[in-house]
Amino acid sequence: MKVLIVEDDPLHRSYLHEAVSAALPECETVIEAESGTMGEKLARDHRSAHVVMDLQMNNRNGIEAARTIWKERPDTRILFWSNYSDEAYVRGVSRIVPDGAAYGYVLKSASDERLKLALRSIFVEAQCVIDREVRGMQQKSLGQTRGFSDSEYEILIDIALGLTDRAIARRRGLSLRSVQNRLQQLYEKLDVYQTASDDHEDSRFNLRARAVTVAMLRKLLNYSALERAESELAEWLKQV
Amino acid sequence: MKVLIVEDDPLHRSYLHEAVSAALPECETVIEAESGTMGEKLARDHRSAHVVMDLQMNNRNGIEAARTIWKERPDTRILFWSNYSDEAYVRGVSRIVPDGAAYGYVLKSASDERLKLALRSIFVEAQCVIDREVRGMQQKSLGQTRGFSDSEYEILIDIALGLTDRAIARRRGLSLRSVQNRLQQLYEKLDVYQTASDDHEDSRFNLRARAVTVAMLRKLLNYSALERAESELAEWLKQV
DNA sequence: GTAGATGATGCGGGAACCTGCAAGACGCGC
DNA sequence: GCGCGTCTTGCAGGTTCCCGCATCATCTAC
Repeated sequence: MKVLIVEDDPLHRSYLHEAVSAALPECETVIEAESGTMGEKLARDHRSAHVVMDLQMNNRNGIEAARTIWKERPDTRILFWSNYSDEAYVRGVSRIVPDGAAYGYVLKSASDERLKLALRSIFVEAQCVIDREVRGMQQKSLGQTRGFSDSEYEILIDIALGLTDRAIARRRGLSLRSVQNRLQQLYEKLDVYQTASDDHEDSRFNLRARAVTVAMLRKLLNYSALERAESELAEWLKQV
Repeated sequence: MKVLIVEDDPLHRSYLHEAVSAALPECETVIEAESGTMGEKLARDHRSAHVVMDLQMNNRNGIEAARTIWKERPDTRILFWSNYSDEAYVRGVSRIVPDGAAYGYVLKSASDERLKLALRSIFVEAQCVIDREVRGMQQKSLGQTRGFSDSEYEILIDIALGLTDRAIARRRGLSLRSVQNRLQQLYEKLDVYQTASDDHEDSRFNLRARAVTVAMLRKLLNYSALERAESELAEWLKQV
C-alpha cells in the first residue's frame, strides 16, 4: 500500500507520517505533499489510491485538490483531517464526494487512537468514518428544522459574493421576486431581524450585509468557501 | 525566568516548549495554556512577564488574550507566533501594543533559528522582532499609497458588520453624506468597480456587499477581526 | 494673502433593495 | 376532483443606497 499525505504544516505532516506508519504496517511507501497543487500532481503521478488530506491550506484548498483527484479517479479513498467542523467545510466536502466512494472526516483534536482507527477503517475496510462532531453538523445541515436548504445556501453565497438581485436571478434562472423571496427566507433563518426593529427604527442593519456577517460568525461560510465561490463566479462571468 | 505558552494545538505547543527550553537555558519553568481564556488566567496567576502566543485559537482569540494581559501588566513581553500575516491580524496586533512594550511577530513558517533568535531578542534583550513579511504588511498598511487609512478601515468594518449608513453616521459622529463619501473612497481603493459597469449595465455588483467580500479575499478582514468588531458593536449598542 | 488640496456637509435624483398582497403552478394525499 | 402546502411570479410602495454637483472650513505652500 502507498499513502499520500497532503498537509502544509511540517509538524502535522511528520505527525501524520508517523501515525500512518504505525497504523498501517502494510503500507510500504508514504509520500508527502506540502500544498494542494503538489498533492494533485503527486496523486496523478503515483496513481494514489489512499490519501490523507488537510482541508485548510494556503496554496490550494484541500477541497479543490480532492475534487480534481476524485475527478480523475473516483475510487480514491481520502481521509480529510481538519481543525474545524465548520458547516462550510462539511458542506463543501459532501458536495464533492463521488457516489460510493469511501472517505473520512476526522478532526485534528481527535486522539491518536481515533486517527489510527480511521486510517485502518477507510484504507483497509473501505468504510466511511465521520467524526461525531462533524456528523452532528451534517445532520443539522441536511435536516430541515434548523438547517439550510441548498437553495438557501446558494443564495447566501450569491449575496456574499456581492451580486445584485438581478444578477442572482439571471445566474440561477429565477425571477427577481423569487430571488427576493429566498432572501427573506434567509434573513428569517439567520435571525437578522433581532436588533433591527428596535425601539426607534433607526438603529437598523443592512439586512443583506448583515446576513453575510452572521453566516460568517456562525461558520456557515468561511474563507475557503468564499474562495471557491469566487472562482466559480469568475467562470460563470466568462461564459456569459 | 518563567515563560507562558498559549497555543491550542498540542503539536505546536510541544514544539514551542522544546524551542523555548533550547533557546533560553535561563528559563526554569514553562507553563502551557491551551486557550486564550486559560492563557489570561495563567498569566494573571503567575504574573507572567514572558508570553508566547498563538493568534488563531478557537476559544478566545490571541489578540483578545494579549489585550487583557497587557491591560493588567503593560510591560509583559509577548511573542506572537502565527500562521498568517493577514493585514487583519497585523493591524489588530499593532492596535493593542502598549507604548514602549517589547513584542514580536514571527510566522510559523519561519525556521527554528529564526524562532529561537526572536525568543532571545524579545525576552532577554527586550527588543521588538517583527518578521520581514509581516513588516512589509505593516508598511503597506500604514503607508498611504496603496494602504488603507484608519478611517477607511473603520468604515469597512462598519459595513462588514451590516450597519446602515445612518447607523454608521451616528456611531462615528459623522453626517450621512460623509459616511457615503468614505464609502466611495473605500469602493475606489478596493477596486470594486472593475466588472461592475460592463457592457450591459445589468451584470452588476452590490457595491456594499462586494466590498466586504473583496476585503475578505484580500485578507484585510478575517474571521477574528469580524469577531472582535462584533463584540465591540454589541457593547456600543448597549450604551446607546 | 492667495491658491490649491483635503475633507465634511447638504441636496436631489436614479437605481437597488425590502416587503405586503395576490394570483398561478406544481405536487401530494384523500 | 378537491383541498392543502410549497414555490414562483408580478405589482406597488416605501426605504436605503450610490453618486454628481455645490458649498464651506481647514490646512499647506509659495
